[in-house]
Formats: sequence, C-alpha cells, structure tokens
Amino acid sequence: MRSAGRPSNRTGTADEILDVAERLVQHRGFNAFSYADVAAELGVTKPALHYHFPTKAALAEALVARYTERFTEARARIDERGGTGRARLESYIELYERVVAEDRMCLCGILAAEHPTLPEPVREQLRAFFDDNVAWLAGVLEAGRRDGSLSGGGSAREGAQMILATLEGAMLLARPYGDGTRFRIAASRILDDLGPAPKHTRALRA
Amino acid sequence: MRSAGRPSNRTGTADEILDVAERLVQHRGFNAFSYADVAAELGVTKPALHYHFPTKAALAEALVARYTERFTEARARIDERGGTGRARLESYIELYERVVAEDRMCLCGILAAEHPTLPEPVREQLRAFFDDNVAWLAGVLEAGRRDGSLSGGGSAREGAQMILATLEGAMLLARPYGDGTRFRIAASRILDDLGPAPKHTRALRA
DNA sequence: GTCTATAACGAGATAGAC
DNA sequence: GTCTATCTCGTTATAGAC
Repeated sequence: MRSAGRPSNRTGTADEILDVAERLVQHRGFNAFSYADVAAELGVTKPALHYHFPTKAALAEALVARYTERFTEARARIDERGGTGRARLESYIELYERVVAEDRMCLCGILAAEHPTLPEPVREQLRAFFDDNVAWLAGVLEAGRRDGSLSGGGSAREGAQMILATLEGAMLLARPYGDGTRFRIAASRILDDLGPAPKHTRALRA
Repeated sequence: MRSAGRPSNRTGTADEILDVAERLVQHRGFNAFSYADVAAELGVTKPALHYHFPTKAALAEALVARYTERFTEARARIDERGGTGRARLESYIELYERVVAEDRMCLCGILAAEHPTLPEPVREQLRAFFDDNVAWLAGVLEAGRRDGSLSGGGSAREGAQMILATLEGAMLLARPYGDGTRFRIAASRILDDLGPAPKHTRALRA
C-alpha cells in the first residue's frame, strides 16, 4: 500500500500498465498496439500484464473507464472554478489542446473510429462518454446564453453536439500535420462563432 | 477487355479488390482488415490479391488515390452544376451524408486516426486530400459571401478548416450510435451558422 | 505478482505449378 | 491471373514454476 498524500511516480503496476497502454492507444489506435509493446516499455513480460488485465477487452474497458473518470473530474474542476459560460468553454477546449500537444488523439475519439471492432461493453462506454460531454456542454451553452458571454440560437444540445464534433474532428485532422496549429484554428473559431460580438470580425457580419 | 459504354458490375479484378477493401477500411480501419477478409468476400485466394497489390502499403496507396480521385470528381460535378455558394456547400455535405448512410467513415478520416501506423506515401496522400478539400471549401465560402448566400466573417481558409473538422468529427461521433441523425444535426448547424439570417433561429441572435 | 515456455491462431508475403 | 503450399512473424492467451 502506498503512503497517502506522498507524491510517487510508482502508482502501482495496474496504473502503470494503463498509462502506457493509454498512450499507445491514443497514438496508434486500439488495433495497432499489443501486449508486447506495453510489456517492453515497462520492462516486464506479457503474462505479467495478463495477470492484471486477463484479456485485451478487459484492458480496453479499464482504459475507457479511467479516461472517462478523469475527464469527468476535469469538467467538475472547471465547474468549481466558476466563471462565465464562455470561460468554462475555453477551459474545456484547453483540455483537448493538452491532448493534441502530446500528439495524441482523444481516447474515445480514436476508439469511435474503430468502433465496429470493439467489444460491446466498450461501445456502451463510448456512448456514455459522448453523452456526458454533450450534456455538460449544453449546460455551458445555456449558462453562457444567460450570462451574456455566449451567443447563438437554437437547441443547446445540438450546439453541444456540434462543438464536440468540431473538437474531435479538429484533433483528427491535426494528426497528419503533426502540429497543433490546425486544431487551435478550429477551436478558436468555435469561440468566435459564439462570440457576443465584441470581436473584430463580428462587426463585419450582417 | 470490356465493351466501352456498356454497364457492367464486373469492372476488373483490381477495382473489385479496391471496392471490398475500401468498404472494410472505412468500416473497421486499416489495421483491422486483412487480405484474408478481402479474399474470402471475393471468393479468391490471398495470392491473387498480392498479384494486383503486392503489399498492404501498395493497396493503401491505391485506395487513397482512387478515393481522392472520386472525391475530386464529385466536387467538380458540384461546380459544374453551378448555383450559389450555399447550394454548393449543401451538395458537398450531401457527399458525406451518403458515406454515413452506409455506416462508413470517410476513408481519409479513419486513416487520419491511424496516421502514425501508415506508410509515409499514404500520409502525404492524406495531407493532399485534406488540403484539396480545404481549398475547395474556402472557395465556396468566398463565393457564398460574394453572392450573399453565406455569411460569416474571418478567413475563408480557417472557416473551411473548421467545416471539414466538423464534418469529419460528426462522422466519427455518429459511429457508436449507428444512425445518421447525429451527423445530420451537426451538418445542418454548419449551414445554419452560415445562414444569411433568413432562418427562424437567426432572428433570436443579437 | 512475475517469470519461462508454449500453445493456437492469423497476419503479410513468397515460390512455383498451372 | 489464379492456384496450392508454405514460410516467418506477431498476436492473444494459458500452464505451471518460483
């Protein structure tokens, strides 16, 4: 057992396995990484991994569960900090920028691409992840409309779906170019398009 | 040799291989389909495929080349039909809707997700595909701004990048839900957000 | 909890006959 | 241009010792 509250870079083997596997999946995709890859990086053998995660399906479930949990916590921290709807949306986009900066794709985004090859439990986890994020974003859009920091009409839920699609798509399209510029362009336009008209380009609109 | 101008469902073995492989890649991804899958569906053996496409890398290049060619032709047909910028954008989005309706992902979109695992020539092809589409979309946005059918300020090129990101992302997020509804929601909002204010929701904006 | 050893299978690819 | 047969390698996964 680890001592509570003490920083450590060894957080238990299962978590270390998830760390390496997560990075590999976000980089190459679920069908292009193997137990051998993870074992080699950790300096252990493949059966050691199977002890913690008997099957690749179980590993996938654990990966998505932890990723979803962390994402939920990150959204909660944004909510706790308070601020306008726009400020919360900016912080949320920041989460994605950090992923892109590490040359990764969103774990659930890359798994969505491989969706037909995944075990059913993971498919359900993916839907839950996207549903959670859409619901949270819809709340942010509504809050921003109330506090005047975000404009834009129509259903908040549909607006949330479009924002999530744009963020995931921008991560996807950033990959072949290797730098985060293309992601940031699309991300900043999300905010511009929801601007309450204080920005330069806004003045040009009808 | 086939008789010219006569419709035929047998267009040559190489094209048949590409048809099956394309569908499998768009469905499962490049790393989750095999020569055995294609051979089984066509009722031939694996070496028959290797005769036409010696390596999987060569097959990938041929797939992306044909896909890009067809996409370019489709864009050209849209241009030939004429119409406003908005009409051309609607037709373009229609291309993506057809892909989603077949429960497929854009070939280049799903390959972008697997980008780090692809041979370098294919990576270059992906960049060319996305660059072409961004350039075309930027032209459409500019045309629409001139003819009054599309509003929206800022760089047309950046607007084009955002539209492409949204379309690819919407295809991605549609996968776990199995129906095209979520794609159409995001797609219709692209047009709404570029609306020259004749639509219902527009009236609500500041 | 990790190891050695290995099973069982599928992958991409080649040789050579027809 | 397609076949049979085969090679080599990597994959997920298990048995059993330590």
